[in-house]
Amino acid sequence: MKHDLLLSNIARHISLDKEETEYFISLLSSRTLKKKNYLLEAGQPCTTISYVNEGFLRAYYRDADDNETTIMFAVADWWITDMTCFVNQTLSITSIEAIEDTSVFQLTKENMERLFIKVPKFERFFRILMQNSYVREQSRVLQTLSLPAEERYTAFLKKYPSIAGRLTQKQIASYLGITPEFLSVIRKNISKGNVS
Amino acid sequence: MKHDLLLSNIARHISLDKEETEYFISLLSSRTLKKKNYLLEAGQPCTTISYVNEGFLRAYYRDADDNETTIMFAVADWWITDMTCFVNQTLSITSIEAIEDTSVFQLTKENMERLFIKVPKFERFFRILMQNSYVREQSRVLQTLSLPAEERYTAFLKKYPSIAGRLTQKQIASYLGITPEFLSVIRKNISKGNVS
DNA sequence: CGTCTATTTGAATGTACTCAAAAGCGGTGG
DNA sequence: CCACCGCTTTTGAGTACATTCAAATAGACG
Repeated sequence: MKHDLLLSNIARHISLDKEETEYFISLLSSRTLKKKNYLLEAGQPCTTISYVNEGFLRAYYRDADDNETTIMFAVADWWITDMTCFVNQTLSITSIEAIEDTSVFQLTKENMERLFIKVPKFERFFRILMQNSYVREQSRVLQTLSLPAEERYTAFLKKYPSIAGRLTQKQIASYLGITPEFLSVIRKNISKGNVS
Repeated sequence: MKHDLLLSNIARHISLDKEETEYFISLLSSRTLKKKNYLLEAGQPCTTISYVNEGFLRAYYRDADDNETTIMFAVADWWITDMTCFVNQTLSITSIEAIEDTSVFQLTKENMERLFIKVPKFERFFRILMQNSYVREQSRVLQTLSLPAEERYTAFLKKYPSIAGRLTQKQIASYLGITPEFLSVIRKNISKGNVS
């Protein structure tokens, strides 16, 4: 019931029997967040990886001048953590906030290792997850380096049409690496150009 | 002998017995490339992932206006492929050229799947490899979006000091997403600032 | 209704690019 | 070994893209 979405996410890559499924679920904890609350704050240790069951999260980095850069968004059926901190067991440099009321299932690093020992198939699952994440980030690097802001914006709208509608322009701008003022100008230019 | 460097790379994450090692090696093929030759050209299918035993490779994307963006460099002990194309079995959009005489060991996608079936430990190995690649790319996205070109350049020198010395400024510029002319200006500014 | 934040607009500025020309450097053939 | 060729690097002028700052407007939420 409660874990249906998560289990179908996993079933896309590996098959679990009843016992494995139950063991996996026993390692999870649930957490709910009201809008504007934090799943993780910069400076804290990041001991878990989270699966979004419902809601909307944003991971961002805030630099010394208070400029925010959005690292990723996560809607339902997405996995999210500060991977750098999760892997290296360091303190987080990013924050993850709920931009809508959200519920997640969390797996700690320790439980993940237990899971790998008891159900090695999960190595495959997370390999595929990491592989897809790598491909996504690499294509984002390429776009960021080779496309001007306007094309990055239209590419973003095209790639994530449903996500874009749930974001403010400020949030989109911080993901594209531009100022909200400039995104406003871009949108004006686009709407001018599109008048037929 | 021949595979020592590769086997020690793998041994950093998983332990193999003699039989597993031999099976793994039996799945590999070798390839050598003279400087300026291509491991992979845009438009070709990318069926293998390569481990650099010796030499220096550069993966890049060339856009419609002939601008090149360097996706990654790979020196000895690094793995490289066009991961997008390797995973999705599509035609490559990137090219990989040897910028020094290079020798690699290659694993095809089919052999990789055989390896996963016969020696599931390799799922773990590649999970860790993908995970590290993801972390690296994500931090590159963050730097690209939040730092000006001069700071990206100094960060690059600091992170990869030995690699930087083997590259032309044009190659570094294409990795940083700036023009060679502008990198030249940046270097002049830095050397002025550093006069004591 | 009032307050707070997001968005728009514009002027001034800064960062990075384009184009062009000159200088430097490395490799190759005679 | 030297001379030449092609490519890289430097330099500069002009331009384009994007930011900063400020102020006005619009929206969202209690």
